[in-house]
Amino acid sequence: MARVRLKDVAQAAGVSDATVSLALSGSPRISAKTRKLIEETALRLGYQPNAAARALRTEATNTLGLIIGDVANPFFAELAGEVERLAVREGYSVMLCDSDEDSDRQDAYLSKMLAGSQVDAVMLVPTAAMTPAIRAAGQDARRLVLVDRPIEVPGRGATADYLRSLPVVRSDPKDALRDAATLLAALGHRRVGVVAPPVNTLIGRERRDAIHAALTGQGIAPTDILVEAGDFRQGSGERAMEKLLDNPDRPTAVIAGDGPMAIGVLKELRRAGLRVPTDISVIGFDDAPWLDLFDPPLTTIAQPVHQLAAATVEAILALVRGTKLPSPQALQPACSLVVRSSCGTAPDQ
Amino acid sequence: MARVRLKDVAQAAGVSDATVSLALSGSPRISAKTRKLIEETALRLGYQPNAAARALRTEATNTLGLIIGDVANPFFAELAGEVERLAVREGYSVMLCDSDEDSDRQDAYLSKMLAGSQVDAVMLVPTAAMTPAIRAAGQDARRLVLVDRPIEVPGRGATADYLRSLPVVRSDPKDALRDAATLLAALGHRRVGVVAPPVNTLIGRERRDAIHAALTGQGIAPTDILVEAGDFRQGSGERAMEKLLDNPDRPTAVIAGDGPMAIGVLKELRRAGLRVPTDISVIGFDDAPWLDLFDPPLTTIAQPVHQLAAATVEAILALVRGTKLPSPQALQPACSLVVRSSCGTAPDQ
DNA sequence: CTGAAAGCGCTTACAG
DNA sequence: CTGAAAGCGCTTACAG
Repeated sequence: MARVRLKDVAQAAGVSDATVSLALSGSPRISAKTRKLIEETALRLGYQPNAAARALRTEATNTLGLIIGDVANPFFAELAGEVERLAVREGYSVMLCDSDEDSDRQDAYLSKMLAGSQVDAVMLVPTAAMTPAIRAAGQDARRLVLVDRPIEVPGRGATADYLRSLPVVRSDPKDALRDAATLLAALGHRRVGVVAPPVNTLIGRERRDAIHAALTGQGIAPTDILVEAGDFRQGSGERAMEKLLDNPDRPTAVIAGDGPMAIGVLKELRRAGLRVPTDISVIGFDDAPWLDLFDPPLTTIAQPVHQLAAATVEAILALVRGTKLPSPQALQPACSLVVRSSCGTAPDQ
Repeated sequence: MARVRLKDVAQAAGVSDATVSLALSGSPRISAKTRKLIEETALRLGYQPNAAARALRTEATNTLGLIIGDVANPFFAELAGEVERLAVREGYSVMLCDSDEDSDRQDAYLSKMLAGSQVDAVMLVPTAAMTPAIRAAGQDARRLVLVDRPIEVPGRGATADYLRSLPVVRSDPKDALRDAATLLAALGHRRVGVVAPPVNTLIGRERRDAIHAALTGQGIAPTDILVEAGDFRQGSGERAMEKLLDNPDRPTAVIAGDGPMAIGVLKELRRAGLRVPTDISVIGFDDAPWLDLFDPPLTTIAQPVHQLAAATVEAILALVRGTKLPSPQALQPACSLVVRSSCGTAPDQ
């Protein structure tokens, strides 16, 4: 059976195409009687508007793009699920892309979706700093919201200004970090390892600075904060932890920069035969329903996934509809420290 | 800056629209020289074809739909990631939807995507049995591949026949289940609990039958196999385990039907104060990088996610391109038992 | 309150 | 080897 088009509905209802279009879009110009007839006919024939035709005509696709770094990371998976759910509630579909933390793949997606008019706007978790496709999006004043990681926009001019004006949605770990540092200090830890996001990214530097501030705020010396950079993936967490352990005066506690790296840290510790928290304390990043089944249950800095998703969708719809952006606070919901059992008293050196 | 259209490229290159279209699609009718000129011009202007216009004209969107039950389930998240990666390699985008295990939501997505020509075909993890939108897809001979869960197609006629002819991609747990039953029997377990998928679904019954067969094959009496149905979610795993524990003669081992339900089982056990595997042995379903960090590391039936994703993409592209479907074996790759430490000797009753 | 007509940006027979 | 023209299925001024 062929697809039923608007024309078929019009014919069956004995009215013109325009009337059907107007009626189905709820225009007040159509009489209640005609509208009812048309709605029933459309339902009976199983009419579903052709998305391509509508998009071509209206220049709006009613679909949003979402580019994340790694779907296998439960944080992104959960975020994507929430974003999708909220977007659908507003009448939008979402096209999900996984950049696999690769700038080139990210750029390919970005230009295909944006310049090719596949979507109305995109929500992007940038892999790193500025890239050609992000710059191009700025040049064409495309709709973009940055999620989870801010980027550094170098230079001046309209493009840079535009890019800098784009909303950035991400969690604020400051309070949670303060709580984490307080916990660690109270437990007697004086030397802390940090498995940080890439140091050549803004987020990497920010995160590192925030951790530094929290730790030094608790009287820990800057020289006693050992930072190893990872790349957001599990393997890098293992390697970073390995390096931290190589240190002659190794840390008695570690803070991981994201979920997969925390897993990597834990795996490396197990491989090295160290017990958590007896030999070393660990604080992870991102929460998950299974973290309390870990041995030991993992203390972690939980991101407010739901609020992040809500702010992201709100921000992108504001861009698309030209309405007001969420407040700066809404764009940056706070993380919280979930205390379980992976932190213990610092072992005597 | 306005979007650059095909017309702009044509004008800049001094040729007609048709020539540009032909050249960029690699038609041999265009001379090498003209093609080169056009390609350079397109690149210089940053031309990206408008997806909607192309879709309207060609009736092909080059995007595929993927409807899963729950992105927060790491198995689906990983599967979605792999599917997307493979699809992109073949020139397709994927639109991801989360039915949240709700038939109505699933149906809304299905008809919007399929009837509305948003995608060329959809990969569907059905929430349950037949639904109106699936039937409609069968009536219109829409392209569909079923993933992870088969459905029962009742009745006769062209629609039913068509639906029954659609490819179904899912893993075969038989061998892994046999290994699991052997392991349990060798450990002295004679009474086994099963937290199964919904019993009113085909997959639920199949899974239960397969477990029965494996267990009885090891000499366990059918009356010693206690089945409690869940709904694929963590909460149902907790409730099912609770019921299993209520049994006066409770099982000494449990097999969970999917990842979230396995988490639920473990949580309920912990709440009940039972130690794994001393008091009770547990076998989960689906693998994840963090399962060996559990207390105790979880023995599980691992699905071949990569092969599943590959078969799914291959099958859907075969449908779209009209080429040959993967072989039945490829559509049903085998699961394997990953032995860790959650199974131990059966406690004396 | 409703209809006829134009046009969104492509692709593809059809001419030449 | 290249161009002029039609048309995919909608929406939206413009008439009436």
